[in-house]
Amino acid sequence: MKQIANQKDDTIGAINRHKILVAAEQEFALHGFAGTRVQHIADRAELPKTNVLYYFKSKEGLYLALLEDILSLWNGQFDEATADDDPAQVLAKYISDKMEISRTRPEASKIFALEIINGAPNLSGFFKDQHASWMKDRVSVIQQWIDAGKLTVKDPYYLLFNIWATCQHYADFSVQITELRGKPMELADYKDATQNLVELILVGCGLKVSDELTTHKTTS
Amino acid sequence: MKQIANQKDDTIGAINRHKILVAAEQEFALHGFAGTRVQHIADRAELPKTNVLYYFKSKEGLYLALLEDILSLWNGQFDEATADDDPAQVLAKYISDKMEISRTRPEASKIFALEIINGAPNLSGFFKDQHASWMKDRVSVIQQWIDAGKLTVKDPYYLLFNIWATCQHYADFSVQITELRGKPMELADYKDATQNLVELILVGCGLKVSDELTTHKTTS
DNA sequence: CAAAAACCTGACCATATGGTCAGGCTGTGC
DNA sequence: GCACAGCCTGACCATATGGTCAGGTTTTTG
Repeated sequence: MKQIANQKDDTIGAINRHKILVAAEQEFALHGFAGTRVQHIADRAELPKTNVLYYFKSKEGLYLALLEDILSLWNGQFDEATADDDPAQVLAKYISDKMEISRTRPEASKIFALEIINGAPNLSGFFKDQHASWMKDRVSVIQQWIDAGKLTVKDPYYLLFNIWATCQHYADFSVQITELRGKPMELADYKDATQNLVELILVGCGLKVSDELTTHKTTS
Repeated sequence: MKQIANQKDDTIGAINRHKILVAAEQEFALHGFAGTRVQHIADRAELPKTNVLYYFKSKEGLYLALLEDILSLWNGQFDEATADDDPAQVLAKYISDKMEISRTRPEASKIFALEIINGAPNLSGFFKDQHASWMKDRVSVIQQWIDAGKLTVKDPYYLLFNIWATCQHYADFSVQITELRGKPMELADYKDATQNLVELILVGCGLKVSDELTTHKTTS
């Protein structure tokens, strides 16, 4: 079962808040902030509109609460790697983690994408700072790998951008992908896509691909 | 100067239509369809709102006209390549063409992205069919390269998805990229990014990268 | 130069939508 | 069993916004 907020307790309030967030994620992903109707969120959550406004003071309040939830997804990956670690292992893991998010939380990815495309009007300075600082650290690690001759790629920034781009594409552009493939991406397809992508990136960086790297947890 | 519609003549109508389309592209890219105000488009085009509605029957009509313009950008690239061509050459050209679009027409890319993320509610069946048929052809060519052992990559679909993803990312996520780099992407940065990307993809596909491939027209 | 066509726009309107509020319900601790 | 806090909601409203329209001006055309 999907789990958006940390469902601390089972009070009626917590349950309803959770139902609303789940519904809101669908609606916002599909229609953007401006295009989303509070009424539709309420319908999807099977609650009266007024009740939605009772828990979240306003449409914007609800959106911000949801966004915060989503941003927390971006944490906890690739964070602890150091220059001593094996780049092939670390990058393969990072890519498959990102692909796993695209598979299991496509709406979250879409909402984040919409937010960025529209100029990130709701991303707090705090998040931006935190993100920038994370980036600086990761770039530094990758740069050390490059300096050590472990990667043939030239610029850490572009490498990270390219990884994000490819992984998120499977969530954000799922409609186009389904249309062109003629069928939606199943679990097995994601496994293939991930393996293909890991190989493309690693080989493209001048790394060796060992078999174990392409095997990863894909539990739902 | 930017050129959206084929500015056939210089009648006042054509000029105004053009001004409106340029303004609309900015607004729709920044706020999405639902979030865009006709009044804002008018302000940006320095025309009264009523005048905008005079040329385009409705907000939706304007949006559809703009979308058609944008879709035409997607044509004419990589189209005529055959299995006999050199994959390295063809792919390098395709990637740098796509990057060039991201650099020069970022708003167009964003509007397309918004459209797809939201489930492509306005893309005509005609466009989808045309796109699917283009895809089928291109996949077939790439598959022949794979069968001939020219590419080590396994699946043509994923290769194309990955190329699109990376190229479009530079337009769609420009805000994030600027934020993290601390400065916007200049022409020279695009040149670097393109070269990095071409190498990553080609090497990742098991192709050789010759110097001439990484040199491309970047005229504004 | 006249008539037709294209262009222009201020005043106005119908409607959708986010949000308020007053009053009622429910369940839990004491 | 009552007080109190959290929960609930139908009725209502202010406002923003896409769009209309009638009447005007300018440009083109024969």
